[in-house]
Amino acid sequence: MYKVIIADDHPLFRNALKQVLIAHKLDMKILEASDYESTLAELGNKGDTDLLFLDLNMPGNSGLAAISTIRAQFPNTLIIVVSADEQEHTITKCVQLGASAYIPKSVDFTEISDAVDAVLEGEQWLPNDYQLTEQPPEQEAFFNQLEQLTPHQLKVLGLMADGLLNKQIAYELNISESTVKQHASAVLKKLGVYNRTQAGVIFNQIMRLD
Amino acid sequence: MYKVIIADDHPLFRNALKQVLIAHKLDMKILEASDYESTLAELGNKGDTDLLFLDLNMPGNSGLAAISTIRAQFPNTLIIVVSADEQEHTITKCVQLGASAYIPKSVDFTEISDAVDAVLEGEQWLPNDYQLTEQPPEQEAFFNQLEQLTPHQLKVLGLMADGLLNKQIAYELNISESTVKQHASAVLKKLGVYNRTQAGVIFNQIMRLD
DNA sequence: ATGCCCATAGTACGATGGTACTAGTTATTT
DNA sequence: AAATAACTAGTACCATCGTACTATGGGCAT
Repeated sequence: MYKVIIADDHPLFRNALKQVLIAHKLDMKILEASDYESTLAELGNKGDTDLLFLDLNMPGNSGLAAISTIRAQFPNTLIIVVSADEQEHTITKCVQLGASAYIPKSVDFTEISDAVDAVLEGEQWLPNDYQLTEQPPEQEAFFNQLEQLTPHQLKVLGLMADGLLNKQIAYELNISESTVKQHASAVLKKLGVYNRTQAGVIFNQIMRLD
Repeated sequence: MYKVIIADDHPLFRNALKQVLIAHKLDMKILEASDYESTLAELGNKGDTDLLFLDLNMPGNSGLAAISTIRAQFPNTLIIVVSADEQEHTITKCVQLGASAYIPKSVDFTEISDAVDAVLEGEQWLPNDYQLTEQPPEQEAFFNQLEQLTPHQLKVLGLMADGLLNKQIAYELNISESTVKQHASAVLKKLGVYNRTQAGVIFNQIMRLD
């Protein structure tokens, strides 16, 4: 019995996808979420989530960062990115950030079953006509470094990259400024940069949708 | 008698372009540069430069920032961007940063004459099949704010966006740290941001080639 | 000539950043 | 039971940031 979450702000698409999954042979408990916050809440509920269909353009979701955040916080959940965006380098970024599959919204629904099967068997699934874009080596290194960050360090990095002060980050996360500094220092060290400006620039270059 | 500079690191292309210009009816003094530094040096030499053919991928040239820098420092020079990159949003950025024309390297050489004529008459020239991408309004505002910056403020912003300390910027530009701080404060004020991290992120989002 | 903008530089000062250290809690692993 | 890792929080300390103020000189316009 698989626990599956469909996270997409488009009700019609959620329903369509749900029908595809119901028609699929496997037993699934299908849950839905229409924004980023409730997606995280659902992921945190009882029982590991096996499969997450994630729309990149959801309310409250700042682009690709969601993939990293979820991967860090729920390492056992397989992520299938669903998006209207079909630029190759967007797909490449998703994969490198840990997505198991990328389904453009334009694909035929029969293909989605194939994708689910592949992902549940631990494989990757990508559109047929797609070939991986090669990445600049310094970005390659950065993806590895991102995976070294703990969930809280990732959050702090995200807020730093928005230009927030340590004090503001502390308020956002309900922790002390001292704790924020610990996380910030750890982030800079792991990323191999010397200050938060460099960290912010790199983070935004990777996480932004063009 | 027009002063024209061809700035491109590809000697074959420089020659080809030179032939086109020589065949052109107008009298031109044609100079060449193969890297960003010597381009700036040539621009600074005696007499205003009328026309600059600028390759976006030259040694020492950090992408689109060159356009802003040159526009700020030599407002009387018309810029024709020459690039192998043909992504629409790259072209749009170039135009908004003040380029008078954008010539993909793939265009027929006969078209270049047309482009030169149009630009010298104060018009814009763009590839035929190109239509301007609409920009997010916040980027639109940022382009206006960029034009408010003085040449030195622009340089300081560029170095801030690379994560350099004020002290390092001072060393790079051979000015005192106090002066750097004046420029930095002016930049933050003009851009409407509260710290250098925000400035760096915005600057890099605009100036980076994807 | 007067004013205005730009660049320069200095001083001063409070806020913020970043590191180092210690230390307690919780959860997970061995 | 012990070790490890992550999160928390505090203190301390110095570096850096950012602003405000004053001041000088050069270029440019009315």
